[in-house]
Amino acid sequence: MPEGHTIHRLAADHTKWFAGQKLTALSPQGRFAEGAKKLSGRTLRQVRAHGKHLLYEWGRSTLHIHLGLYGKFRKHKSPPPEPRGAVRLRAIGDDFAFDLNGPTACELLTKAEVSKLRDRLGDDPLRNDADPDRVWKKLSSSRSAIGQQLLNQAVIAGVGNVYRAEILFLLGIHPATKSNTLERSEFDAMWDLTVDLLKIGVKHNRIIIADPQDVGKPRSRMNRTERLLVYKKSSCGACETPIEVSTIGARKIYFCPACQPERD
DNA sequence: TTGATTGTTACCGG
DNA sequence: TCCGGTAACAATCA
Repeated sequence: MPEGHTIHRLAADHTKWFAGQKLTALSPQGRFAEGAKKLSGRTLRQVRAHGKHLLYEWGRSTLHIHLGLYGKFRKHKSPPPEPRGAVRLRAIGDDFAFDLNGPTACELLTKAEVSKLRDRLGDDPLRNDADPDRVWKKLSSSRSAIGQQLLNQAVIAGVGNVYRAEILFLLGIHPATKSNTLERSEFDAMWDLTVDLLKIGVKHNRIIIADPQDVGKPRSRMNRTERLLVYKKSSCGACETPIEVSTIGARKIYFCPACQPERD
């Protein structure tokens, strides 16, 4: 479900709703009981995001949450209703509460563990401390496909399967292109585009690639691909060539063979 | 009921 | 060391 835009939006929202408050933390299903006990009654200072990782600075502890493919927060008004499903963590604030279901990570980290996490993550285009030169160095010294590297969180943190397809389409780059064959100018365009798209995603809490004028008003909130250009599309909006699907990095990649020609 | 999924890690072999 | 492939795990919905 979430790419970097969702995570940064969550960090901002949770900071807004809960920072400065002493929260009641519970683990209704008992799977995070000990950690929740430690957090309960402590003040949440701030929630930060790095790539797809959330770091809750909570009292003197840092709570690390990664939603994985299925993780979900549900927001409630305080007091919250009965928990739905396997709630791993429930936090109750003055006005709002949240439930967390299905994360791949929900754990308290020491300072050392937090910096270890930081060290294994690449630069995050949404963070002020991001350094595109470091990303360029990694890309230009790797022979693996750019479609693979865009999903590699150790290289660039926050891009997921939808953004990688859309970014490569907008730049006209075939996903199998070896990343060390890219020109620096192509990388610069890729970085700038990624920053722009992710920022739009944070603002609207949704991945938006296509210009609204080209697509018209959204017909239904259910149609998730309406603002996309290639991801899960059957034909290219620019040239009508059938969109191809292959697998790179164990995930499906969608691309237009005409607009994104293979290189030598 | 089945299959797919906006993710990640560990492990193995070349 | 680098790189690709595979399995495992999570929860929800069409």
